[in-house]
Amino acid sequence: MKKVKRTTIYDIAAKLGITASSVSRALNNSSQVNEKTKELIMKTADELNYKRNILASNLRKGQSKTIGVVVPRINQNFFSNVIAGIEEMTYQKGYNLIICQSGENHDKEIQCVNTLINQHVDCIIISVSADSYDYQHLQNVLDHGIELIQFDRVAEELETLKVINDNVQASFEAVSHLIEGGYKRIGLLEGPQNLSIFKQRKEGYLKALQLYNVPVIEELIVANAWTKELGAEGTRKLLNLPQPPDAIFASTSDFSALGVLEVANMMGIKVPSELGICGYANESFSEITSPSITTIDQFSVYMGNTVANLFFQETANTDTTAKPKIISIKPELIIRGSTLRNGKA
Amino acid sequence: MKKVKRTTIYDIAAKLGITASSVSRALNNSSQVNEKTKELIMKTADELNYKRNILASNLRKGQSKTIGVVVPRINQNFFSNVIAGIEEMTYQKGYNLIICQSGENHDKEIQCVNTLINQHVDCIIISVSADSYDYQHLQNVLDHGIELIQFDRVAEELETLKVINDNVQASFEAVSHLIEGGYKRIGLLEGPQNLSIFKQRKEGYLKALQLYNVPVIEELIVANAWTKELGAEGTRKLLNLPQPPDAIFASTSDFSALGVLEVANMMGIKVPSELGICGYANESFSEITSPSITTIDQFSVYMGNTVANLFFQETANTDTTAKPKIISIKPELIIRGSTLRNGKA
DNA sequence: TTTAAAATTACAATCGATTGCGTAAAATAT
DNA sequence: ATATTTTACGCAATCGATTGTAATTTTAAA
Repeated sequence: MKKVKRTTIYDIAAKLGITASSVSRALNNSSQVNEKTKELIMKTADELNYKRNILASNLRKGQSKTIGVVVPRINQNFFSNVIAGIEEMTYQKGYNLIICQSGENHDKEIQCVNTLINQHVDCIIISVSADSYDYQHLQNVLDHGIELIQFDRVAEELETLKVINDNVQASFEAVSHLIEGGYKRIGLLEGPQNLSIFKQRKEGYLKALQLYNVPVIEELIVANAWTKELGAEGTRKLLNLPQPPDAIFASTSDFSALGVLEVANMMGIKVPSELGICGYANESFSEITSPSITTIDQFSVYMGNTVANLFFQETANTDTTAKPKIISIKPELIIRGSTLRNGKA
Repeated sequence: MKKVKRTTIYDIAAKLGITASSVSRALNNSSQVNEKTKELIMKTADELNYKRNILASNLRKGQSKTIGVVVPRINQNFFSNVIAGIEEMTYQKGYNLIICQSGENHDKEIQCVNTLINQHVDCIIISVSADSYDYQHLQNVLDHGIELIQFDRVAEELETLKVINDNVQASFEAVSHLIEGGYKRIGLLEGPQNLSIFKQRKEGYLKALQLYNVPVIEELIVANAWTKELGAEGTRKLLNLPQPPDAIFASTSDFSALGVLEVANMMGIKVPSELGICGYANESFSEITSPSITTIDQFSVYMGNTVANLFFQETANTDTTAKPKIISIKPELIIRGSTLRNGKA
């Protein structure tokens, strides 16, 4: 591709025998320039196919009008939805989005964040990777005066803006639903407990058991079962216990719930009559398995909207004394076939 | 967020009593600067937490090291996979990705493209929206000397780099598979014919019928059935015909195939014995419906890799006489339960 | 018509990094 | 010790847009 000399405000100015500053002002619709010349400038800009060089503009203005997003995986339903939601809002405001994926890897996450700092983005939106153990790189973002917003998977100890799901409440409702449905021995597939979201989901599980006076049975809790395969493995272990569970809450994701379902099918265990299953995240497939899987919808696109709006509010807000906001979105329990036995809810 | 004055090469220079130019050269590892001072500069840069201002750098160098991507929807499996694939490659090379979604809307697509031109991106990667009718905006990209790569949904008349699927071949294989399985009246759910991908899929369908001497029956071809709902609607129409089809090729997507499956279930028509179903795109859910849906895998992540690599090759390539490359990826037919009757393939 | 006020436009510095060119200092050769 | 080549660094222009201030023109008031 040959490089084309692109027209600048100087080209326009030269053509009209005026100064670049007037051109700049005209293009920014300043009141300091005469209507007629303004029109003239606009017309010639158009004729010369002028496009403002954002690099120069932003350099001068000391901003980038760019927001960086770091997620574990772009092509994961939840995250791609959140990103879509962010994009909707930022696009309207003329902001650009730089997307990075950390691949659930701490080092790559650090790299991504540093790249974004280099880019002088105005804000970094991040959902930390599963194996992140320290948060020096995030502190570094703040030290550079860059707005930092965490969503979903957040480092709680860091005082930043956060948009989270009320995982405790959602899990509580899910497990309550199971108990009310008559399930008595409820297994839990839990995720890496260094991620607060998984800790919270466990908390909700325990809370529900406690409220209904259901004893907590340690052997029904399987650690680190957060993929379909690990979920299946954990399920096999659970169902082979002398006293197997009669329901499993796959708190990590619908993928692990799917693993549960497949193992149950393979072992000839009927869902939901002999085993209730509840997943998390309302992945599109959860609706079309048979039976369909009860799950929790996180309103992911809306979450993206919220994150973006939070940034815009914050930049508009000059009050620096305000504490960092935390917005909690209440997820919704979607009750489906996998937990509906005897036709009762 | 209070603005922090960020350290520049001048700060480093001042601290060391040297010139900014030396600092710049040192940071770029130029051989023109003494090893010792280079080390010293590096150390101070680190101490002062210096991050290069990419805006300034790129402005000076006349490049942006940024690639723009425009897709109809970010949160659609195929596209998010392609984007993930693009990101993998571009990240390695230190390029940034700006992602936009056109929302299947021609005007928004034009806006997106213009925004990216404004950004002075080095390359625009696009999959055009369904209702795009003219391509002036894409021509405009080329006129600005910006590399343009189209993928999947491409405007054929535009001479640009393209990465496509061999839709004809894939559809041909899918329909051949149906015919060989003994299906005799094969319905087609087709997509908007202004998109070449859908035209090609129809072409493959017709080609297979012709090869096997199966007559083409116009009433078995349903136009514009490219969502789950439209697919369901079309299916209802087809199955209520005096002579209904015994198989349906949902060439638009697995979503419409899912619509077919649901209607069949509702009408008590057995799949695959009474009705064969083939979808397109290998969405994750296609594997877990019952029966699972035969479909076509497009290697979407790989497609993203290919697109990105094509860009890097092209920029490395100084030969301007070469014709724009078109890379065709051969999709793979994934045979599953929905087309396997009597246990025969 | 003169003068003050208001509206336009020009000038020049600035944002931060890069780079061609020039020169001083150091290293090597004579 | 002097001449020549290298090496290392400084100077200053540049990328394109923005903006405070100064200069000029226009308009309105006296």
